[in-house]
Amino acid sequence: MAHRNGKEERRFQRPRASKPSTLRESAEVSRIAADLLAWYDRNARVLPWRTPPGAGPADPYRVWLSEIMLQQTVVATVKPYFGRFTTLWPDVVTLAAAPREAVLAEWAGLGYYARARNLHACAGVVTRDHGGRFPDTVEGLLTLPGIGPYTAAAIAAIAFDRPVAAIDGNVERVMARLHAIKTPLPAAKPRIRAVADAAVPAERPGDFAQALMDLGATICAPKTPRCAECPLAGDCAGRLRGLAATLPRKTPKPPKPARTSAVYAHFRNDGAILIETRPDSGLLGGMIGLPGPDWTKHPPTPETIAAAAPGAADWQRAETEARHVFTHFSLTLGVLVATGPALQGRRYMAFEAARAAAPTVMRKAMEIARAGLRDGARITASAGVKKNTPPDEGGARWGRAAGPRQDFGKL
DNA sequence: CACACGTGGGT
DNA sequence: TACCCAAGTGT
Repeated sequence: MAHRNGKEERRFQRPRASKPSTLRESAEVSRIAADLLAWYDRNARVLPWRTPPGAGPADPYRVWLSEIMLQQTVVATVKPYFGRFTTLWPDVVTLAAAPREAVLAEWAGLGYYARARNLHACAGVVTRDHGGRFPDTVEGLLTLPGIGPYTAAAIAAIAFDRPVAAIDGNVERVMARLHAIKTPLPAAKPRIRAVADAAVPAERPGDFAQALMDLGATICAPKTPRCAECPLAGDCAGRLRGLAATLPRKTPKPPKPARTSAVYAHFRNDGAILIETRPDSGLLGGMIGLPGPDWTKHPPTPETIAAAAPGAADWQRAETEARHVFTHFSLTLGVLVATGPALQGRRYMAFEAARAAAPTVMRKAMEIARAGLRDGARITASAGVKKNTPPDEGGARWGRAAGPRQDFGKL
């Protein structure tokens, strides 16, 4: 068993013995790089956007797509999305030609939706301005939307074999431990940059970049590093000083505020649900959602809620609220439900299609609305919407906590 | 530099 | 349960 996290990762077979030993003898290559590449030859994870160790660069389109999806997102979450995207759009030209809303709908659930907007924009630029080929330098890649310093370096190294350091959270952690850097992040970034740059080998820089990430993901883990299995343990100052698990140090994060609001779920008689497209910028930009008042610190008043109604109907308040935690705040949404003929000037979408295309918080609200509908607008919890649910905060509630459910019957 | 920007899984 | 965290970018 290679890992204790329960998921046995598959490995590329066929270790390559000659390359690492050759590298080890080269004065150009650090012992760190040589040891790490030797480890990678035996332990590289098999991923759909990768080539086996030593096999050379992978398809730049697939490298780019995977790197965008992997921003702040774990491999297991990305895999099914990557599969669907590459089936639908096998190359950058195809992706550029796709309707933006189709791309956003396919991205739904992955989070950080600016990535999807930039992805589509980037595909357009590469197709129209670069003949459908990605720039092969860091500087060139950096000009593209959604590609920052990390991603530019990662694509340059992995897809074009450029000897550059791709510094992400994994690399920061590995370097902080390797060199026992006790300065907290982000202040330590310049020093980490320096040691990471110095570690990049002239040969197999793409494999080196991926090896560092695999090491960070499987061995040099954030909480409990498995130093006993680490190919760099002998050179790790953090381990030698008993500091590995405590590095890198970070400045503490401020607490998350709570916000509260409501959403309207109107079901047309055929079961379709009323949706709207959110403004293109900001939270959940460009994604579909349910209408409702702004999300505020204090619960909206009945008047504010009424003013945000998409139309007149017998609105019933579902008993369950939709709860969701974003990066910088937690949210509680009351769900108002009604059924009837189409409301004037509003857009409807088949329920299943709407749920599929909606961001997670809106999926939760839709599920609750449908469950309420099924049980006559007074139901309890709906199954399958438990994830990412914040604690029951003592205050900041409206409706029952403020009194009877009076004002929501007829709006 | 600080903050906005999602989500799901691990501990 | 509550908090941490993950292959960051844009402003």
